[in-house]
Amino acid sequence: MAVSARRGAPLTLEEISTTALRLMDEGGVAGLSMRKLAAELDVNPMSLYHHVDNKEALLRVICSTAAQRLELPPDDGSPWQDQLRALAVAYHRNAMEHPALWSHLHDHPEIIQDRDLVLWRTLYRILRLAGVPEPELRRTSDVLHAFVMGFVIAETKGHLPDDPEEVERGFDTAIRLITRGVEGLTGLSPRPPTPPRTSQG
Amino acid sequence: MAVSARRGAPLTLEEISTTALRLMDEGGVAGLSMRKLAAELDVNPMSLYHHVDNKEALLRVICSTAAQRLELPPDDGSPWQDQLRALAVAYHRNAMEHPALWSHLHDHPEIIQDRDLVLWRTLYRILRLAGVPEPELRRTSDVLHAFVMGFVIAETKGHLPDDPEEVERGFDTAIRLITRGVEGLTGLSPRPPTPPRTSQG
DNA sequence: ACCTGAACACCGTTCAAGT
DNA sequence: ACCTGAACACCGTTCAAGT
Repeated sequence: MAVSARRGAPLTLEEISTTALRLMDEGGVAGLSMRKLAAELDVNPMSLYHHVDNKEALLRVICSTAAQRLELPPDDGSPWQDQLRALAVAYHRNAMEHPALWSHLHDHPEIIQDRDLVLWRTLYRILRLAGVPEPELRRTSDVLHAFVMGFVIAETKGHLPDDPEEVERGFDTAIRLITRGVEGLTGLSPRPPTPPRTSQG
Repeated sequence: MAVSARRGAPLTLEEISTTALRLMDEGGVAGLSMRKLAAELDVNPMSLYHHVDNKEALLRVICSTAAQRLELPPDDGSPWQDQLRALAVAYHRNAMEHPALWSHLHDHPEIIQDRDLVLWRTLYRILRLAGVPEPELRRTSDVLHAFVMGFVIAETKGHLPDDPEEVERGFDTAIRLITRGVEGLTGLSPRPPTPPRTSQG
C-alpha cells in the first residue's frame, strides 16, 4: 500500500525490481505478477516490458543483485571451523530475510554460478584453510552449498518443528555434521577445543 | 500420446494421477495443467474436479503415492556406513526418475512428514545402528534428508557440470561428508576398512 | 453419481498505436 | 524514447444445468 511518488517520474529498473522484491517478500513467488507489479507502480502492465525482457529476466535481475550484495563475514583469522560456521550463519540469515527470492534462486542455480561471487570466494578461502586440495575446491564447495541450500529450503518450507530453539539445534547439528565431514575428507586434526556453545546468532 | 482406452470408462483417480505424472515427467511442473490433463484424458476439464478437490490436492496425491512406494534397500546386516550410502543412492535414483514430482515434493515437505513412511523407518534404523541417541533421531534424520534433498535439487537443476563421472564424484564427496559427519556426531569408530570403491550403482 | 458449457477472475505477452 | 489499449492464448475454478 501507499504507492504514489512515481507521478511523472520515468520508471526505473531499480524501482521496478525494488517493488517486485517487496511483492515477493509479502506474497511469495506467486505474489509477484507482472500485472500486480504494474498496478503497484501505478503504470500500465506493458510499460514494464520496456525495462525488462520478461518476467523470468526480472527475477534474474533481482536474484543476481541479491547474490552480489550478499553480506558475508570477512577473514578474521579464526579457525576454519569457526569461519565455516559464521559463513553458514550469514548465508542462512540472508536467505531468511527474503525467502521467496532465495527460493527462486535455488530453483535457478545458474544465476549464482559465477565463481567470482563473494560467496564462492569466501567458501574457497575457508576450504583452502581447511586443507581441501585445489582440484577439489569446486566439487567440495558445490556439495556444501547444496547441503546448506537444502537446510534453508527445509526450514523455509516449514519442514522443521515450531519451537525456534529446536530449529537452532537443528542448525547446530547441520553445521557440526558439515564440519566433521570436512575434517573427515581432509584427514585433519579433530578441531581446537570449542566452548559448549554460547553464541547468540 | 496415444490416449484412447478411456472411451466410456468412468475415469479413475488412478488414471488421472498416472496421466498427470506422465505430463510432469514430460514437461516439468509447468507442463501439468488441469486443462491439458483433461485434454490428454479426452474429457472436460471440469470432470477432474469430481475426483479431486483441486490442482494442489492432485499433486499431493501423486507425491504421497510416490513417497509410499519408495523402493529402498532392506537391512542386509552390513555396516551402517554402507547402508547409509545405499539409502542415499536409492533415494537419489528414485528422485531422478521423476524430477518434477520430487521437485514439488521438496517444495511441500509436509507431504513426506509421516514418520511411518519407509524412508524415515529406514533412516531411523540406520542412524540407531550408527549410535545416534534416540532423542536426536528426529533432528538428525531431518538434517540428513535436507542435505540429500539439497544435493538432488542442485543436480536436477543443473548445478553440476556435464561430465557424468564428475557428478558421480560429487555424489561420492557428499556421501563421504555425511558419513564422516555422522561419525563425528556420535564419536564412533572411524569405520571398518573399505575397498577403494568399485561398486557400480 | 458423474459429466458438461459457459462464465469469472486471473495470468504473460504481442502488436499497433499514441506522445 | 517511453508509454498505452486492445487483444491473444493461456490458467484454475465456480455454478447451474444436463444425463
